[in-house]
Amino acid sequence: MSPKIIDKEAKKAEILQAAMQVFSRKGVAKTRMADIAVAAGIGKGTIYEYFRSKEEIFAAAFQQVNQRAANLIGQSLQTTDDPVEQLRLLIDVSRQTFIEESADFAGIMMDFWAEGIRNKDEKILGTINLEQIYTEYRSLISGILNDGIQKGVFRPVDTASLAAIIIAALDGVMLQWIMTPELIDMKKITDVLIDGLMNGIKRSD
Amino acid sequence: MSPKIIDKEAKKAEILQAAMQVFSRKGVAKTRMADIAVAAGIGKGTIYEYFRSKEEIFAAAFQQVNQRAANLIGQSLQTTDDPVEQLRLLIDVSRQTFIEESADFAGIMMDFWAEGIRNKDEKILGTINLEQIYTEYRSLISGILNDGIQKGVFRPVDTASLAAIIIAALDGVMLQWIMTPELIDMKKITDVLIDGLMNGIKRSD
Amino acid sequence: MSPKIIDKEAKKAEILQAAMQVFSRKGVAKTRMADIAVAAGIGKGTIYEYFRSKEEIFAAAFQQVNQRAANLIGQSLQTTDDPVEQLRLLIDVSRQTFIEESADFAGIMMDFWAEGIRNKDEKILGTINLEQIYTEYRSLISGILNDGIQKGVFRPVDTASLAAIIIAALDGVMLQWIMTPELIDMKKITDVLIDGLMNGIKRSD
Amino acid sequence: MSPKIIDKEAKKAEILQAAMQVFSRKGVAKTRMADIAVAAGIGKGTIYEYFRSKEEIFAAAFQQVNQRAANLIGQSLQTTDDPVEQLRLLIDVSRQTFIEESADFAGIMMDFWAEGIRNKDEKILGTINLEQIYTEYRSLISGILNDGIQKGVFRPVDTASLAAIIIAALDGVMLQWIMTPELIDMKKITDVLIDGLMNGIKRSD
DNA sequence: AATGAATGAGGCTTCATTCAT
DNA sequence: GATGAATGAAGCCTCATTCAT
Repeated sequence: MSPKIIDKEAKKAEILQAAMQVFSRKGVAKTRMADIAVAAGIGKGTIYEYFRSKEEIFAAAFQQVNQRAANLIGQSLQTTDDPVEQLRLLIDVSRQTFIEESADFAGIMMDFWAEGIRNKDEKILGTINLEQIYTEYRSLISGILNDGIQKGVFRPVDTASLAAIIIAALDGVMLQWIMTPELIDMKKITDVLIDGLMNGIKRSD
Repeated sequence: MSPKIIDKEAKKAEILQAAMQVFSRKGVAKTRMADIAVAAGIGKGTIYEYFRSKEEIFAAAFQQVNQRAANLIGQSLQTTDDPVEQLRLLIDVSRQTFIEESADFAGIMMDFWAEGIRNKDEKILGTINLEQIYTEYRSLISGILNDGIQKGVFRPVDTASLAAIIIAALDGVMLQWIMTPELIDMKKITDVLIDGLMNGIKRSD
Repeated sequence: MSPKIIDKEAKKAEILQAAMQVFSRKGVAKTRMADIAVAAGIGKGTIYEYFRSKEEIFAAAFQQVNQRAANLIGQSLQTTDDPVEQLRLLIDVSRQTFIEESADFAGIMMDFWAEGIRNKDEKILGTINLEQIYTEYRSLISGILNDGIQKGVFRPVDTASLAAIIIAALDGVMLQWIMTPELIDMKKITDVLIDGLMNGIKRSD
Repeated sequence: MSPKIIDKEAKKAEILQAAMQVFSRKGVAKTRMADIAVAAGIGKGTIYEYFRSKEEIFAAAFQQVNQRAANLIGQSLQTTDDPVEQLRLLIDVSRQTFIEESADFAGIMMDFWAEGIRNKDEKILGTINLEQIYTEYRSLISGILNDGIQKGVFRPVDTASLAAIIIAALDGVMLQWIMTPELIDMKKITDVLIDGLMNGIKRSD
């Protein structure tokens, strides 16, 4: 708790923040350490006082985004027991966290995905392990769905598959929003998603 | 129309094919021209007889994938007038085209997306223009939905938003399948997607 | 035997030659890849077509010098069976090989020694293993000495130690010659060494 | 003469001591200022309160080793007038000083030599001047030899050359001992050196 | 047309040195 | 005086691209 530690951590966070913005704007591959340094308002060499390599910065960014999202989602789900409401919340919080709030570095998600996919085989799972993250995410959602089915509010659907689809839809929406934010009204879309999800699109007649 | 031209085109296609496989496996950024040459079984310099640069190869790959998908989807939709059936077909063909058939280079989609997103601002090559592609794709789907609503088979939903969601779900499913193919049964999932889309998950009581 | 292989090997040798001259003049640590490139009259990147790293160049230089010396010494010893003569030859050939002929890169020996010493613990023995080289060298000399003792031409001395000393003297002479070539008449000194070695300096009275 | 000055000198000596150990272990080129700071148990910046640069530390180390050796040899030679005994002493003291006692930083000699050799041309600092040191060393030994010849205890040999050889043998022995200390019994070897030097190896018949 | 040897711009990273605290 | 965070020059190496064969 010495002031130095606080400073160090704060500065590390600052650099990470700057790096994420540059990553988001230029893509990880085309981001130069010099870009990060400029964005952080420090010297090139200073980065290496806080991160061992460019890759480590990338991993840290990955961790941070996922940690943050997981925390927020986890918290929000504890505010109610109603599966319908939980599903709404999960979708809403995901939207807010991943997308609207994090607008600045949403673009970085592409590189997370790209790298996470490739890392599957080769690299250290510890740092960038999308598989685990998505598995947990799916469990969370299928849990809600199962709960809802048991409570009789949901039809008996294939919860595992539907969980995957819901995540897919969210990721996909984000993807489109990243590409064409001006064409995608996130709030409206997620509302429609929730409505569609609940009621389907076919006339129930 | 001389045989040489045919040869040239054939060889260009071969190189492109090889490039896409390497792109998919290693990612565009980490793919070396040498890798492509080896994969194509030719010399490094020969690539430049057919493509002006690495970027051009990438753009060509992008074009090819999208062209192919658009053609297949367009064709399949002409086989029926039933909006429900068209929606099914669109989802099914997308699954097959983008995913199952193209398993080998599905990974490349990540880079298409990533690059497509970034290109938005910097250099609108006209070659990699995701915005346009997705806009067309959305039009296609919302057309089906509007048609369905008009014909009374669909509830009056926000078709623009729902079109976006359907695309989102498809992209997202592909994303997850790329990440964890062993956990995602594409056929089942798209079936559930279609079912969920049509009927919703809530008990209609 | 294709011309390409010959060219490649020849060019590799050229680069090695250039590198050794620069190593000798500036020391390995202060030698820049750019220096080697200039000395070899090629581009910086071209070096990497033939060597994987600066360290590999250094190892190759090491190998070459030792291989060459070992060959020459081995050959010369086969020209006679007389231990006295063999000892003379060994000293003479060592002088010529290591020193006079190789004047240009004698300075590099310092770095061989320095690196060889340090490598003892840490690194791959395969490339720079002074221990083995000197052990073999000692065996060779003590073999001659033992032979001479058995044949009655040498006093019964501690051959292992004397072998070490002879090598030491040769290395040390080289060391001094490297430092002050103008003060050291190599031929005279090795003659005195041989004479001193044979007869001692004390008056035999 | 204030206590502070004494402290300063003491601390400077401590740092030098630490530096020499690290130099010996890792080699000068690969020694980082940070390594020295850690070894000395001080902050990196503190080193610069006592030395202007890394090079200055190296020069100081060089000076210290040579000064110390020169003093010890000079002292020991004054204990007798017998040239034979003086030669024995010189060899013994050299062995003890340079080698056994200084085991820890014997490795640094390599860098002294290497740097000393290179400095010859480029920058005669006056600090690292091997030429002068060896010239004095040779004078000392040839003086003993001449004295011995004059006194009739040595055969009339080429004293200048033999002096060079003796130094060479000592340096070379040290070199080998640095490389393979477990194979070299320094005491035995220098004894054999003295014996061989005095009596030669040939049977005097 | 095909090749691959050659190239050098440019990237990441290291580390001696400075300087504010 | 002591410190270590900050710095940027400089090094090694990669790789897209060129071009002589």
